[in-house]
Amino acid sequence: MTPAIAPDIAVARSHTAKRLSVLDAAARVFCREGFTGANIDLIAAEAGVSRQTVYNHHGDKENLLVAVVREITERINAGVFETLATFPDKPVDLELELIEFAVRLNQNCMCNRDGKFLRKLLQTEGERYPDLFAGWREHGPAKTWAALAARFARLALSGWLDLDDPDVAARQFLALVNADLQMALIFGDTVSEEQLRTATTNAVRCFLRAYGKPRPV
Amino acid sequence: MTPAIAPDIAVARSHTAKRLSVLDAAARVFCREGFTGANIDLIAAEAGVSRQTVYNHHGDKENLLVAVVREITERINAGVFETLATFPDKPVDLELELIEFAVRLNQNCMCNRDGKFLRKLLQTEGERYPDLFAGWREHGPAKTWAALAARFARLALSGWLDLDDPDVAARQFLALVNADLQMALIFGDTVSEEQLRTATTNAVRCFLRAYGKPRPV
DNA sequence: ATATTTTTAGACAGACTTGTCCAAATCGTC
DNA sequence: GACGATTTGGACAAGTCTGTCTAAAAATAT
Repeated sequence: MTPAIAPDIAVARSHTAKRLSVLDAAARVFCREGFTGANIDLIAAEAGVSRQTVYNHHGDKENLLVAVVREITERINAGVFETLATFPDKPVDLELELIEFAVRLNQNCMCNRDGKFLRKLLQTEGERYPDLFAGWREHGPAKTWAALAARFARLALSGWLDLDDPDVAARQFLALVNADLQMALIFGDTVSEEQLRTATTNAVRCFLRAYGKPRPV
Repeated sequence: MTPAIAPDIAVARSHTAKRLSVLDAAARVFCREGFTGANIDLIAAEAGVSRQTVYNHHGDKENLLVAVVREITERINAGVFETLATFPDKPVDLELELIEFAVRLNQNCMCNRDGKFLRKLLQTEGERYPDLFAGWREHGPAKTWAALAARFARLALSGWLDLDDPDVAARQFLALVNADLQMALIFGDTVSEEQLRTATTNAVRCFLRAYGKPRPV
């Protein structure tokens, strides 16, 4: 049994393990030091791997950055998609459920490690390597906004919200949700669960004051 | 006449001119390349000055970064203060005047060169040199928020707004005003006058839907 | 016109990086 | 135990960058 694939799998596993370890360390170091300041020796050391292995896996330093960005954007997109699926389409207590949803959004997409990495890499290398993030830029936020806008539009149809422009409302929702977290996000501070809850509560209350309607029958 | 001060003034002028030229070029290069990636030769060339002059004026590369950050934060603070003074304390048409105010805020503080530089430097070097921005962090946003909150509180007292927490409202106002500009700001794109106007209009409309009251007598 | 300060260009040592090469060691499979 | 692939540590050349030093040039004040 498992006549010819077992070796490949085993090899692939250790291979992949090291590959991921390198990507992980590279993400950390690139974010801390920036692309120019990142040191391949340091990345290798943090990955628990020899420098030659880094070169074996990814070739170039620039190539390594590309791989890191691809990895992170994929994970981020997956997280966003997954969280969007938990939107309260048929709410009972809209305020409460929107707060829960926004908390999830922040935890899974903005405040976690990947979110921090993407934000920082975007900021530090976005202008120098525009191609790197072109894909994310086009498919990432635009799709998120559109998906969220569609949900809000449906809530408006079922009488929960009073919206002029669902797209604008979606962007405003996201902006409000981050209003109290801006500083922490910029400085890389960790946000406590409680901070996140009150920030999100403030945001949803404001959003519903602007666009909410009394509970429909 | 001008017996003993004239020389000092003249020297100071050229001295200061070169000093500013260096700071300006350094700000550009630091923002483009990050601290580690910034090249003193390049800064000198962009400033139209010899490298030795850079060292004469600011000593260290790290020292130069400190000087740049100090310069920019001072200019930003001045701009914020100046713009806050134009807040519509006694509005006639609140929506219109808040929009005008928010447009000024964005143009003078967020979307101009200094705003872009501060944001980027903060993002790229904020974690590595926390002391650098400690002063700004403490006195910058906190003061802005407080000042804006005080204005909103006064509007609430005079019957224009219905606020629970003026501080939260102030942060939300700023967040809303930037909602549609996020992507452009991150990628360093220039925002057109028209983009800025519609973004700001959307923001103020939402803010007033949440917190506005019919015009008081 | 002269004296003083500032600026300039270039050379320089020391340190650090990247990317390559190679022989020895390690690992998992047959 | 033997085999093939992968990993390792170290050495290496080529390049870059910082910060210092020097003597000449330019600018400025008296």
